[in-house]
Amino acid sequence: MPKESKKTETPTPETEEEALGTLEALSADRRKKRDVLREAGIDPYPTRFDRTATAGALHAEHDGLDADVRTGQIAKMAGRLTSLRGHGKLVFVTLSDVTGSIQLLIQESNRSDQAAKVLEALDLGDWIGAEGEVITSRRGELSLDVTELWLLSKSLRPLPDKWHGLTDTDARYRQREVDLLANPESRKVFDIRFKAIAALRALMQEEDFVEVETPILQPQAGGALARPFFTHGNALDIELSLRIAPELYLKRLVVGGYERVFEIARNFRNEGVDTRHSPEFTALEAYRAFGDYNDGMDLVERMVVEAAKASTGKLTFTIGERELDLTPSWPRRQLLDWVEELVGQRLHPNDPVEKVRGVCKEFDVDFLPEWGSGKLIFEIYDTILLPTITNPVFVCGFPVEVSPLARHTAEDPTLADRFELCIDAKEFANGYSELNIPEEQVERFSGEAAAAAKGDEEAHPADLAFVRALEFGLPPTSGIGLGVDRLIMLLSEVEAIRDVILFPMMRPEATH
RNA sequence: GCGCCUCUAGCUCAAUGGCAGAGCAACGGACUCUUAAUCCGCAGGUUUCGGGUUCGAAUCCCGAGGGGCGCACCA
Repeated sequence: MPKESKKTETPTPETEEEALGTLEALSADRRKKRDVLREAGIDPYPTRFDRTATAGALHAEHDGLDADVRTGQIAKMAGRLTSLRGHGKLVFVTLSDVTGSIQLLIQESNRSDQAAKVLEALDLGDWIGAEGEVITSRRGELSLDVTELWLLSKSLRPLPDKWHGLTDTDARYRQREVDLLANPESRKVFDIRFKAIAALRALMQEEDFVEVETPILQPQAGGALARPFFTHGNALDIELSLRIAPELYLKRLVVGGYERVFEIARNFRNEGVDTRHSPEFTALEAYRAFGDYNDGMDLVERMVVEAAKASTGKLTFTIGERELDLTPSWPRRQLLDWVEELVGQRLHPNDPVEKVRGVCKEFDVDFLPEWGSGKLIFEIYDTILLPTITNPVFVCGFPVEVSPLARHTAEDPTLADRFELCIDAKEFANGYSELNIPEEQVERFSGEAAAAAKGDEEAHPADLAFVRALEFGLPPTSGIGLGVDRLIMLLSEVEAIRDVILFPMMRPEATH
């Protein structure tokens, strides 16, 4: 037989013995243990298990007991076997469930015959069920004195190192399930994530916002300035974009009479991947009739503070070397005032473009020739002002030129009633008094079309269905968008957006 | 897209041009209070892949692939 073709065959018993310790052998060994149970008439994949207690509940009830105490309470528990320490006739096992972990104490003198057989077949990582009396060990650890033991499902693959866990970032992202079961810190990040999102929902409901769902597949992606993903709809034979923001549809719902709506929206932007950007990310957008952008700031501040308290119980965070304090209330500063402090002269969207370009050159801010003064000022904000920000601050009053969907201020038609919430040198939220004057919206879209004609790939496309909706009347409305992933990064004190996304976008795997 | 770094046993890491190693996990054994248990024994490798230089390559060179970081774009 040619040597090359041997690889693809399933391993024969001989090769298993030869290669004891390889992945195939480790897996074969676990399979064999499972099959031994089957032969003994024990089902290694029972269809259900009725547990009577969780680790968390038992700890809550019994922590603080003296050592060597028997409670008389019988509990049935289920979870993953995460540690096993044998002492001959006595075996200690750590069983981990969703609430925490508890020690199983398995004594030869107390366990059933079936429990003995199951114990013999166990490996790290197996799902198990156990029944026994709740006791404390001689060292005082709360334990189950096991009489019955069940295998609930076998892990046919070995777990990562119990002490170091899984550190390879590639493997952690691609096999998040392994990351979660092996690395408690990783699990903690996602616990924070989903608690924070639940808290945001609760707050929005308390404020009488209705949670809605708007299209992800859209004939034309709008509501933000970004490059979309495209796909094809077979039924209608049309090109579709994945949404870059839910904004336009949410405002149409306000036109329709939903005075307070929000959506926790997965958005898709066909752009770069780095520590703070993911092509697929989550934003919470909310729209409230009869409010303006000041109401938006109030709301955002409450959202972030509530999410922080609910998920972590604190308001101060350490990311790398940076200390951040979210204690309200946060300063609200005018963009133009702040820029003036930084560059030493007053800039305004009405200024001749040459003047603003001069400042850009002086401060090494890159720009494109087609940009107007408003966009240039925004760029100065983005590249030299934003990086100086640590604690939360609302930056207010952005140029209309970079805010095609926002109302201009009462005093100045070149500035928008718009804010951005900045924390730790990143934009966390954006909000404004919504532009609700149809003719003006049409004008803004024309301006964007002109930019697109000059080659701006991220110009906002004119959305005539949206304009038609505005013609039915959008009440004065306050809109906000909060970057949920970035909020979670802050709350869980991690530096990479991929650490807060369960399954971040990766190149397909070559092998499994 | 460009630059830099990285890839060794299932996992975590050594070996800097000279016999591919350790810890954990596994396997065999001892042990009724451990908790990164301990002790004895045993096994586990196409050093990501493909070329090249060399008496000799995990190591140096070229190319490919995966991943990370920085820049650019963006929130």
